Amino acid sequence: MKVTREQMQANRARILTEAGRLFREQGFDTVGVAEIMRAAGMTHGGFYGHFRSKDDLAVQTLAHLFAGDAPDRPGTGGLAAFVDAYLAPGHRDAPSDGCPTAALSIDAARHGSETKAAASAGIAAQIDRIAAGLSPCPTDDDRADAAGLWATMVGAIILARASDGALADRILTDAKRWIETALAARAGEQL
Amino acid sequence: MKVTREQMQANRARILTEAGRLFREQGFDTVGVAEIMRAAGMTHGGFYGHFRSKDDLAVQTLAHLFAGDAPDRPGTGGLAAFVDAYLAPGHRDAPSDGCPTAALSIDAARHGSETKAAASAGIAAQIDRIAAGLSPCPTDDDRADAAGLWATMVGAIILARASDGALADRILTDAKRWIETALAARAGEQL
DNA sequence: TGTACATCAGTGAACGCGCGTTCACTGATGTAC
DNA sequence: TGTACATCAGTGAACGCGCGTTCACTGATGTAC
Repeated sequence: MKVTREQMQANRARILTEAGRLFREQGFDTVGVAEIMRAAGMTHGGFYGHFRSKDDLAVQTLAHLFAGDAPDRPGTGGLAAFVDAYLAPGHRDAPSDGCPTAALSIDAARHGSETKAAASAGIAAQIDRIAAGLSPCPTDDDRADAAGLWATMVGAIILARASDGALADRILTDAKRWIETALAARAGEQL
Repeated sequence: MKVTREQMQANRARILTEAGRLFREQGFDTVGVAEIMRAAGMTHGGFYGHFRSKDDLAVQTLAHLFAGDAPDRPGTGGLAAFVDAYLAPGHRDAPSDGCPTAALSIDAARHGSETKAAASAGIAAQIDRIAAGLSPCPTDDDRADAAGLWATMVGAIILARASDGALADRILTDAKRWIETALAARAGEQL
């Protein structure tokens, strides 16, 4: 049964949202088209009216996630608040609502040139955003520091998610301390 | 046809080696049992004489990789040489021979409690090893710094692998600089 | 040391299953008059 | 504004395919004498 044009747009958006959730939780290859469509409240047959293939969905989902506002963005609270919120147990334990880079960058790198390009663009944009948080008018040195800081944050969440028990907590606090040390050294150099 | 007991052990070792290569390259779910056995020079039927299931192989492969000597170990050259070798384009471009944590930690965290436990043990051991590289008699602070350093290294390789063109190179050099800054600050504090 | 035979590692056909994708169909939408 | 009808978004059965796993078989191994 045909649906309204705006209903169709809403359906498409819901497929992208649910794919974003499920892909971040389980990766591209473990989640099936039927499962995504079920989560979006439809049957699998309608999928190909919205996307050319599952691969196409993967690419568009990455673009959608990197354009959205998952907890991978420096907010109004400044850089320190952003680092704190990112390296939090709540974020570690909820990959499906969390940072797409921490959940999907390995998958994206392996899957094909298009998913990799989407991830690459997301990483570049994120480094620029963090650099802007480090300095109102970022230099090349600021961008370099932003890349190092982002690598630490993403690495820490990934390691914490792969760790059991107390180690999973320790990695988050240790990474925060490490970042504070590096940022303090940076501030020291600038004086 | 039956084979020598030592031939059988060699076959089992070859399955683990090839699984280690293929899993690091493509992830657990993309690689099939038949593909692994073909790479090891056998047919798929013999697989279940060596492992209870593909999941069992995943767990044992992780244990094997973390017990091995992939380029994820501080060597005799000291910590600086280790960081340099790890954050090198050669390592970035060859995941199948590279650090198992950078290639498989997201997969291991999602796959089940046993693969996650194997990854967790590998991460804990690595942090201890790096702490030993930071100080001959590591304190809790040394271990905390080691965790931060390891997060930066793993995060940088993962981001570099998901990045295109010049960004893939920049992330490696930026992460090295960031690590040098943090380590210098650490040394400064200790005086 | 040589022979007879039980063992069992590896082979390859076969299994059920779920995957991504296709397609004839349905019925509400939205347009032409 | 009301009616007639072409359009087309979504349905669900069906497709080929490759997956993990099983199993009857083979023939070299290694043991008992």
